[in-house]
Amino acid sequence: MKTIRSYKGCSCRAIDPELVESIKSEMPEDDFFQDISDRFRVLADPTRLKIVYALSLREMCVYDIANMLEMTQSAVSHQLRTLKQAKVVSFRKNGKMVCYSLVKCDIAKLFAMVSKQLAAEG
Amino acid sequence: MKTIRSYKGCSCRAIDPELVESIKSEMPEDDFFQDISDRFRVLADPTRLKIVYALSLREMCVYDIANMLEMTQSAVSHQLRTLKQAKVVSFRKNGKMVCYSLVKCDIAKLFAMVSKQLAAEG
DNA sequence: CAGTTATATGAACAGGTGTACAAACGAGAA
DNA sequence: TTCTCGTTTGTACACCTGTTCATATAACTG
Repeated sequence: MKTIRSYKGCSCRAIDPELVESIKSEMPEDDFFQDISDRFRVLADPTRLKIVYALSLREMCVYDIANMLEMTQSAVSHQLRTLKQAKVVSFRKNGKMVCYSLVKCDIAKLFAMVSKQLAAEG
Repeated sequence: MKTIRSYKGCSCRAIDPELVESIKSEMPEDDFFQDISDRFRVLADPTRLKIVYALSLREMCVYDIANMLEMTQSAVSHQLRTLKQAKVVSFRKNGKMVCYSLVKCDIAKLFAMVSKQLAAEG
């Protein structure tokens, strides 16, 4: 991300094709934006955020989480699958149970960052 | 976000209601998670990320953006509306044109942060 | 005034997402 | 083995989202 440069209006419909091309050439590939948006989407759901928050407090099994959130165990399992695929959580088998914990990654930092922003705004 | 504490299995179906309550009591209100997920959702779309990126380079009008992204002006306008409501972008009227620019806020930092993470992972 | 240009808005549609229900799986217990 | 418990998975459905098309608005031009 570079700094903002001044820009003197636009010719719009009769825009200079070379200018458009120059801007386009500065843009990363589509995959780049897709990957980043995918990463943000993981945290774009209240249920998943609750799970992430709870797991930041303590390791928990699926049924615990379901009870805490007053949700179906199935729904929680589906969301854990999403978080697992995104490598936000990891798990450890313990007999019949599966204990989930938060992978110490920057996603947790993202959460904390936005949460702090929100608090600052009031 | 507190640090992870060890947790010795769960009693699951016969879980101690007081334990569940104690975890619940440590959880913020629903609105908290809703607000944060809303904020992440704004960046959970490739098109909006492209716009944010482009506007970090230079101020642009709607038609410029549409040309650059090879998208309908209407589609771009709809997305700019979303970004405007989220206070990620601001605008300045210039005759018929409306020039959009990036509000210098932490959302741009989030973008940079995730983008950096992604690059580090390769 | 009418006509054009830049943008915004509303409706409709396809595709995606989160949840509940039901069934299946896997590991212990009897 | 059969049973139960914790979890996973498949399906269905309601809801949400992003785009397109068509129309509306707002500002400049002649």
